[in-house]
Amino acid sequence: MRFASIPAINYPHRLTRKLRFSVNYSTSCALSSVNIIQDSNTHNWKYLDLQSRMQNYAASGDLPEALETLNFMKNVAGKPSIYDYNALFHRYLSSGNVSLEQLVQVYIGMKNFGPSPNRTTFNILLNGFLSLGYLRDAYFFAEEMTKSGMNPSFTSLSKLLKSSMKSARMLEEAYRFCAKLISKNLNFQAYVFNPVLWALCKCGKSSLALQLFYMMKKNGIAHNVCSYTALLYGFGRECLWVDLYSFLDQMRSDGCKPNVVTYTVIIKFLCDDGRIVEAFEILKSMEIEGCDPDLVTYNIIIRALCLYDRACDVLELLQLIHRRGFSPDPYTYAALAGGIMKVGKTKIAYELLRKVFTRNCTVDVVVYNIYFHCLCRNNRSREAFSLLKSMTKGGIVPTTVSYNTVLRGFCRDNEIQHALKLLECFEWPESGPDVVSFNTVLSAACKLGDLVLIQRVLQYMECKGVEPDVRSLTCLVRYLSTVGRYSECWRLLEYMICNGPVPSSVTFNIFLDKLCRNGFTSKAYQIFERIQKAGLSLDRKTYNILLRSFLRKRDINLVECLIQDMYKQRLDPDLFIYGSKISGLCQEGNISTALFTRDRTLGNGLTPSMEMCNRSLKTVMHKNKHRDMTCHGMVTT
DNA sequence: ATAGGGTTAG
Repeated sequence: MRFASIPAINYPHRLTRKLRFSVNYSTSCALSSVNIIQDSNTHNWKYLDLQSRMQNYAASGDLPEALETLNFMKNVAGKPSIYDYNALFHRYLSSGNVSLEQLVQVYIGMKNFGPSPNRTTFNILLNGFLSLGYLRDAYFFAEEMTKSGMNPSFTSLSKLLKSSMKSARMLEEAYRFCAKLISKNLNFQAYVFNPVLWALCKCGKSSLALQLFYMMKKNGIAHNVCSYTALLYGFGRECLWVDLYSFLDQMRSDGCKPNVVTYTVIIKFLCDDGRIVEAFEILKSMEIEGCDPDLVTYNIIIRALCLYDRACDVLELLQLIHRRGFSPDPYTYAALAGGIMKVGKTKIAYELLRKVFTRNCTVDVVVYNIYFHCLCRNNRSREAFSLLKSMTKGGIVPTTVSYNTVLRGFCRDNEIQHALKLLECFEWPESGPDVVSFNTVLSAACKLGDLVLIQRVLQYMECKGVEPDVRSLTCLVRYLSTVGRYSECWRLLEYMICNGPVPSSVTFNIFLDKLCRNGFTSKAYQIFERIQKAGLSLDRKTYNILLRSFLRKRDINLVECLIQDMYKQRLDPDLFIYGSKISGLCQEGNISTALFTRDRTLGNGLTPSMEMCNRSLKTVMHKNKHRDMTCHGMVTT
């Protein structure tokens, strides 16, 4: 139950009035002010008895009985004390049967009539709600605690913040709470808030992290390498290279020396963004500074080299790693095999992994997963499946990813019925089947256009309580547009725009592509304009889909218009578009514009598709023999 | 006393 759903919390007076009848707080308060401890044995014995009875009631989840027992204690001077209340909360919260509303009533009663909650009270409440997974309520008590001039203990705070990292909404709550604590100038050090900085940076909120970073700095919290590294991670992840480099400068001028983790983070994101040269520059500069790269650093570079198909460099790097005294670990194998798989060299990946397995190298579940992927790509899904079933004997437990990979293998082999049967009958790990499992089979069913199968997957998904996401609905968009049910498809898209999950550029592209390919070019353009107006995500591919279509229709005005628009959005047309445009211009005999376009292609850093240019030029040359010279110049320069 | 690497679906 959520706090917000309890209207009473907004009306504490109404609550307390009710409370006065059930537990006589005012009397208990008056008694506690009489500071005489009646030390008679009977009283003491009675009190101890009440105490244990009260705690038993609380532990069994019977709060009303526990409160009534607590109420009897008021016959003993100074009782019930704050310790009794704390014990009550502690027992009750772990009873497994907690009524939030009743508990809050007790809390409000304490605030109004005593005994006042102390540090322990708050920590018990905080930890109790955290264990129950009621984060919002934990924050409520954390706020209450700071309002009462107390700070959560370091452990409670860390636990609270750590639990908040799982969802975006709670992360922002954590941010707000940290900001509040920081502004109060409490004596927390950087390491308390660094996890929040990291969590913000890991989910693409580096600007928010930066605000927190400066807030900390302004309030005298000294940053350490870890704080700076978090921000560099955030900037790298979001490809904010200008910010990243200037922040690195700032870090150095603040007297904080980047370490191997800092540099590794930068190298990773440079590699991910295709900036291999810069990544190697960072590698060089760290070696100059005497900050030695470790296996993590090298593994990242190995993967990047595989992704860019630079096998020779990989070999050299592997030798270097060996010379520096490192031995490959499961991450190395995964980087190698995963990278090789991504560039489509499944045979090489297969040979490599076979060696890894036959030589008894240390592997883990991810290496297995890549091996499964590899086997499936080589039409050996059944072999993958039997290995999946036997791998546990080797002490490695398959994950949902393992199952999903094999599932995908069966779908690839067009054994959809088999895949569906496995989806329903697998002994899934705790986390499965997940949305990926369903999307795997759903995608195959949609590509086949098999409505019965689609419905069966969706039904089973609902039965398992797995919510469809953008990808699931994108599959349905593919199905609807493949079978030509465009208006229904558009209705689905409109539904998604209004209610979520918001369609991605991939979703739109599938729809627009189908429209264009079936001749509904102007309809596609209309929809494109509406998407654009709504500020939803479109990408390079969207433009290229429309451009191809308009090029076919020879609508040069719209082509020019779209290309201009792309430049404004800092998107590059793909080579096909350039080639087609040049070829179209050539065919019209407009060679000077063709040349201009060709030069701009070069200026954009795109390797011009000379093949395509040449092909169109050949055609043109036959048509316009008198322009031979100009055309020849274009082919060779 | 906080931090960095590899795998699946549109």
